Amino acid sequence: MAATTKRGAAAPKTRRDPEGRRKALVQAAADLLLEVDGEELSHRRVAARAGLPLGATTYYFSSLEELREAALLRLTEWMDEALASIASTLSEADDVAAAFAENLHTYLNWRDQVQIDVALFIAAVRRPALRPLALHWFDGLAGILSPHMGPQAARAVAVFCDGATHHVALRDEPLDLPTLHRVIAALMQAHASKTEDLK
Amino acid sequence: MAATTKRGAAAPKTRRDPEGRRKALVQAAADLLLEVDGEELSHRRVAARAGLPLGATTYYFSSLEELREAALLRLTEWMDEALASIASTLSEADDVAAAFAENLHTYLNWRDQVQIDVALFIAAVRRPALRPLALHWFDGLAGILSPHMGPQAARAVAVFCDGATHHVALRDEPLDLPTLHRVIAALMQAHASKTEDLK
Amino acid sequence: MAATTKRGAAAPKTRRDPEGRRKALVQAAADLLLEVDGEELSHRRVAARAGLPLGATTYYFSSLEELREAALLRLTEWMDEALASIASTLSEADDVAAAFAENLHTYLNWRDQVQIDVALFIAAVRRPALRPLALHWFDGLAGILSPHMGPQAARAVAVFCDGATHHVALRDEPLDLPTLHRVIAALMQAHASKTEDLK
Amino acid sequence: MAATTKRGAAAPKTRRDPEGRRKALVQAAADLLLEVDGEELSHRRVAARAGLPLGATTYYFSSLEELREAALLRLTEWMDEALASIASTLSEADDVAAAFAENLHTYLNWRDQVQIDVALFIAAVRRPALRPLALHWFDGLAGILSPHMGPQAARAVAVFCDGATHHVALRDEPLDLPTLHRVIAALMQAHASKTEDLK
DNA sequence: TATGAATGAGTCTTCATTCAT
DNA sequence: GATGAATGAAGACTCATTCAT
Repeated sequence: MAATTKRGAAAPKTRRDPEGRRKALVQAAADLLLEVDGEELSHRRVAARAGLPLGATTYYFSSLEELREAALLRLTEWMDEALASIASTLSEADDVAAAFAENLHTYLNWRDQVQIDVALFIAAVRRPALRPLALHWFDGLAGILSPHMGPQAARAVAVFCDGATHHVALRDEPLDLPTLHRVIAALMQAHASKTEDLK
Repeated sequence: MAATTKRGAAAPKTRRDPEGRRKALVQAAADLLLEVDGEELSHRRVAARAGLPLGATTYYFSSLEELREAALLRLTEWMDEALASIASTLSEADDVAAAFAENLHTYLNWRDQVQIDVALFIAAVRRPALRPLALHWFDGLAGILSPHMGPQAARAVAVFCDGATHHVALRDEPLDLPTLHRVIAALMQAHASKTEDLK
Repeated sequence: MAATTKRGAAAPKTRRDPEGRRKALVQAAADLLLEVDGEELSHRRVAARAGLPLGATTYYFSSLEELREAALLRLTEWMDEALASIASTLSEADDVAAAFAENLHTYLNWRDQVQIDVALFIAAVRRPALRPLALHWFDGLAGILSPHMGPQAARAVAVFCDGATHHVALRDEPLDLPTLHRVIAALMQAHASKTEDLK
Repeated sequence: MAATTKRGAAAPKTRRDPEGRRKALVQAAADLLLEVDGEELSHRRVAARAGLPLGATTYYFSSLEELREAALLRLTEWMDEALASIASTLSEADDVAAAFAENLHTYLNWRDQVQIDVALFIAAVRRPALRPLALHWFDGLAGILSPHMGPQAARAVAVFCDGATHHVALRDEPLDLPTLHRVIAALMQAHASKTEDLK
């Protein structure tokens, strides 16, 4: 997955390759955003990380904010890959709860994924304009789960996933697989039978 | 609750009132931290918000980081009040799931509470030293729930709460009460009967 | 010798002992001046070092400059002790050159003495008003040597001593005793017989 | 010699002349360092002296320390010119002692040269990393004298020169030429015949 | 008499952005 | 099309000094 291939090794940035340079900058900015000791983004830092001249950052992006946005967008693309992978797994699974729990467990142990989620969340909280980007993951996940358990359960599970993700960002040790399985199964079941349950 | 009393209206800042000034600064910093379009904390911003001269910020706090920490600590105190209130509600409740769902629902609709949680989370993600502060809420919540549903369920519910909190921070409209109730009940039940359930 | 007795152990600074406090401040400032990694003097640093409240520094000295001056004066007092000791040694010596060389050699290996000289020099170079203080050592030394070798030789030897002192401040390893002896003897002899020598 | 050409008259500082601006800054810093009533170096002071905006100082030098070092290096270059001049004088002289005394006398009457020496010394005393710079003069001088009088005498003479230099920095009136001559001759002779002398 | 509170000026430094080339 | 030069605003922080108490 892109997020993990030797970051810092900037994209092809030969002169006269506007597209490549643009990408290299976005990549560099995205990498910076994932850095745990997250220094704030700055033109200089991005340029240095991308191995490109300072001027390039303002040449390709009219403001730092625009660059940040592009970087966050890049992050959502990485998440899309993860989502796609989850979707295909689920569609072939007999036991959706078990399959998804497994996926989630893997995901939570993957530092990059967690950092992406966190980076998007942080950026979005303080910048309302970026909220759609951060909700991309949530909506995507709910969308994938929905066919397997209905919209309500999907939403509940997605909320739980967010909680688990942010939890591991602070705790380092994620919830264990059995717990994840149990929770997901319970949430699915609860919504499957909700009419009877709560009457 | 303090967090909601006219923010920006600085505390008593009469000259020669060290205690009051210190508090005013902490208050101002805390307020700033809760601001949705949160600019980063800065001496200047805190001073301006507190209606105090710039020098006061460095006179009372030897570094901005120290001031930030004091502000975050202040935030956790507000959370403690919320936790205490939840604890007392639960201890008197017949139906714990229902009672807690109600509490949670109220909480999620209370913008300040949500912002406090978010502010603590953001601060802690980038500053490992502050993680204990951010986990205060999680651990406190789990601690309160535990007697009523066992540690496992408590943990699962707390994780879900975090998810729901961060979700509303981006979505504005929180999960509805019935959903919350259903989820909590399901999580409690799942862990109550886990031995049979997953065999 | 005062300069070496546990510095930092401030003088008796019980309240209601103005003299003691004044001294403690001067002492602390003098110590600070000798510190190799010479941070600049500041009210706060002096107060901290003396274990006295900040206000005391401005209460007893109307400006930092005045405090600095007092500290430098204190330094010259330490030098006076050294001068007195040298004087008495020389007055009892058969071979003045040998005796003084010995003294000088000891002196150059005594870090504090060297630092005092350097501190006075630095202070005086940039502050003409303080030059008399820095010349105190030079004049004192020349005065002591004069009776033994005449004013001209005394002056030459004193100049050489300054050179040797500043040299060791940068080099750490001072000139060896035989060299010192040879130089001093030569300078004495040269001036003793100057009429014949240079005709 | 550069050091004496109208100081304060900044170098060519036309916009878009990086080389010129860099030089102007170094020059300004060097000038400031030589100022008798030397205030500490500061970005603002250097910029003002160079007639350049504040930002220029940090644009060309990543830290004040780096700027200081560049300025001190500049100073050593001036000293090198003096050293070269001395070397060539000596190599053509019949009477080395007389020739060098003459040189030294001229040097001591040249305020800038003295100030350079002092500035290097002061900088080096508090900043061990800069000691090589300050020793440049001493080692250079000893190196030049060595062929004419042997390493030991050269060292002794160089030490004496340092003393004389620092002496004049505080006294304004330097040692007179005859004295210098006598001292140098004596030092040369003492080391020439040291084996017999000290037996 | 003593002292901690108070603050504005000034310290170094970073940086977004503009612009000449 | 590209980029390094350029700079003023702002960042955190230190501090001499004043002053109320």
